[in-house]
Amino acid sequence: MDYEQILKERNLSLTSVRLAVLEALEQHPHSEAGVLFKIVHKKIKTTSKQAIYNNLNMMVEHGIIREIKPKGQPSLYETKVGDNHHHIVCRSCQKVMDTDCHSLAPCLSPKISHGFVIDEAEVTFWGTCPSCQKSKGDKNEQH
Amino acid sequence: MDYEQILKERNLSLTSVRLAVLEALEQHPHSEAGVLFKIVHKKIKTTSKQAIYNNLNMMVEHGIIREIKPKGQPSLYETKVGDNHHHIVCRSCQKVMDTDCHSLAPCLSPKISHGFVIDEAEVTFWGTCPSCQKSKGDKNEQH
DNA sequence: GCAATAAAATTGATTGACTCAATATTTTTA
DNA sequence: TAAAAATATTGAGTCAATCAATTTTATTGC
Repeated sequence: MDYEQILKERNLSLTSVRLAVLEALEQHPHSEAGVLFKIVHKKIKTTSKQAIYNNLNMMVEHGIIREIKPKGQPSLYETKVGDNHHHIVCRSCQKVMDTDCHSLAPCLSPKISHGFVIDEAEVTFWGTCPSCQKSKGDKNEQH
Repeated sequence: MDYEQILKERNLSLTSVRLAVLEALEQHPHSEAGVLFKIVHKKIKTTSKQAIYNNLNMMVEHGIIREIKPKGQPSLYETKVGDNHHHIVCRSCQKVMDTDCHSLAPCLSPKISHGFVIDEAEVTFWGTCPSCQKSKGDKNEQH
């Protein structure tokens, strides 16, 4: 994706750190700030963790990236936005995968809205990923 | 609810702190640990925050209570469990309300499960609550 | 292009939720 | 009611994330 254009469209400064964060995030979706810092740091040796946090927060506010926060993990970020996709998280290894919702409408219309004006449905599916299913099976076989 | 019985059924010790946490949580759903500590502390002056955390974590593991973690807030807890209900969070004031899902099945069957075995669908609706809609309107009128 | 201005990056301190570990106390079991 | 097990208390410590002051970088107007 052309992130330079995306930033320009919103009158946001084009900085090396900002572009490096977006590039890192595109290559490593569902990354936390610390991981992104390490990746960006390889390219830009003078960068700081604070710059990563500032940019992530700012770009979330502008809808350029999305933040998810599964229980027990720090905030994770992704460049995939605007498609109302959801996430599957593994209870064992915390791996996160994207998934489209089977049916969009029900997720956007809660039965009782209590007068709230709803603008987003955030869905997290919890379960066990293939490799953790396998290792669990291995454990049982060891008995 | 008879929490003494719920705890006994699971062979968990009946302690004053534990029962006070459950009572506080029933009266104040979607509370965070710090708030629960304050409530319990009024009744049991010698209690500690650590005891609150230990009990919350332990009871979440045993399925007696449920933990939710909306973005930008610490973990919240509730005694309403086992009914797969969802939550609406206000973007302005962070208020949390319960809601039943309009249609349960789609929420439990993501289109692409990537081989995961899904056991829970956690849904958070984001929006603006009635009173924040109102105060937003007030602001606009002041112009 | 280059100075002036605005925005972002760096640095270091600080917050706040939460955990860890050692000791004391309470609860349960025999 | 004594022994064993579970829980509570205390204080230190961790880690993600934020705040604030200064320096650097990017943008704008000439």
